[in-house]
Amino acid sequence: MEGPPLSHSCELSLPFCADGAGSPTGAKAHQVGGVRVQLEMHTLWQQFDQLGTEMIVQISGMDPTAEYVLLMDFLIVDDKRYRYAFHSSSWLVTGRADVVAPSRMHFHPDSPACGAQWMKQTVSFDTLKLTNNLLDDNGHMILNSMHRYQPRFHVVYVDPAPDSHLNAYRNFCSFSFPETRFMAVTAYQNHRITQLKIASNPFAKGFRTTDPQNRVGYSGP
Amino acid sequence: MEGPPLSHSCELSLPFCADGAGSPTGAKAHQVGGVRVQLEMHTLWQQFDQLGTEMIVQISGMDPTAEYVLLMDFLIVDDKRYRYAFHSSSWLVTGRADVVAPSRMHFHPDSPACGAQWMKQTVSFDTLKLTNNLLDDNGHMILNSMHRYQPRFHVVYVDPAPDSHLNAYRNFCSFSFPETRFMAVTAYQNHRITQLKIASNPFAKGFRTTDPQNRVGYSGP
DNA sequence: CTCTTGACACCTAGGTGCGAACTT
DNA sequence: AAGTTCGCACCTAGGTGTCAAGAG
Repeated sequence: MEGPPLSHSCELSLPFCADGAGSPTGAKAHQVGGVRVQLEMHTLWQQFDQLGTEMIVQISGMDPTAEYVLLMDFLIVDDKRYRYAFHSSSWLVTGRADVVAPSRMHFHPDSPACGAQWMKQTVSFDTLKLTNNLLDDNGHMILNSMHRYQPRFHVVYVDPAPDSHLNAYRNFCSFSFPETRFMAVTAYQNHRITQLKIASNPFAKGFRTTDPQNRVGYSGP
Repeated sequence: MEGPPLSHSCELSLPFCADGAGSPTGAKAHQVGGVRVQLEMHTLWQQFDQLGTEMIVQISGMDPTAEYVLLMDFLIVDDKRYRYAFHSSSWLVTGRADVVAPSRMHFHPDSPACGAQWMKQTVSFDTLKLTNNLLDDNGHMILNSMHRYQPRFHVVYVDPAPDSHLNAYRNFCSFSFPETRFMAVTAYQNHRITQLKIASNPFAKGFRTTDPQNRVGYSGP
């Protein structure tokens, strides 16, 4: 019982988090050394993580004074393919991962933009969509169903220097939140994930029954 | 029968229109001398104008390479107050305009942003809302009902020069489209305006009857 | 009388999981 | 059996004019 059905949207938000400390090699604020990112809806993420899987991302925190590109990609967590055993309510390894091309990069549609622009409001990645169609031509992220993924977020400083390639190693910064790992599925497997989705997503209100609270924190068999 | 009910939204779109000619005093592309703006949905605007009134704006065209602020305001067209005579289907002057404070300026929420940012996609002013409430504290444009208005669009170059005030006179540019003038109302007066709205706005499909085409070009009494 | 307000039905647009039908 | 697809009912969110009721 993992994740959301493919073709789901992800959201990232990146309000500014002033933090100049930790900037390496005396880099200015408009580089990425001081950039901090933090996960939003942390408690909800933990609830999903405890059930063994998840789906949507929400982040916050950042630095800038110059131009940045924001992007996301998805890394496969291990070289395994899974299936769900309903009788034991657990995921089992069924073999090696299917082979696929490396993840596409999803540029935030406002990229590139200056730090002030990113900081002006919560940045949302709600245009990012997932698919299991290897031939997808809509620019969606292509994932393999029944494989486990880790979403990753990148901040890239657009260096105007003529020899910017010399600084490439320090002009970007990546963030991964372990609790956002999820199993890609085309239909929910874990009934508890389904219930937590229904309880926490307003668009699924139609499927709510009485006392949804009891089901949200549910930890029994 | 004029315009939309107050508290309606307006839209402006400003794709880039490359045009360096006409730039005065040898100004660079990042000033406003070469900025051009053109009205979108021109035919529809004309249809409304021929019926004597209107409502929503759609524009396109622009210049830039540096930072700009985009804004809108509303000018009262004349010093008159109107009322609609149903028997003659026409607007009559009923006296002098009511007094009010000058129009608020509505900054496009993405302002300030660089030209490339504005050009990246169609710029929309769909957050601009109208009201007749003089005490409005939602930042809406305050208009007097039964008065006639001309929407106006401004492009302001954010001059980084220390003596930028010396260039103020040439750092902005304003655009008005006569066919976008409208009568502010709290309820439609002119039945033909109502019908044209219903025929051309998808959100009003619920009020459409058979052959709406016949009513759109309607020019009888 | 002239004008304004607010509840309302009806749309657009699109995010949910459901469950039957389908493929392998 | 295991996994995938697609139409569906049900939501959120908010843009339309209508109409009855109200204010001045």
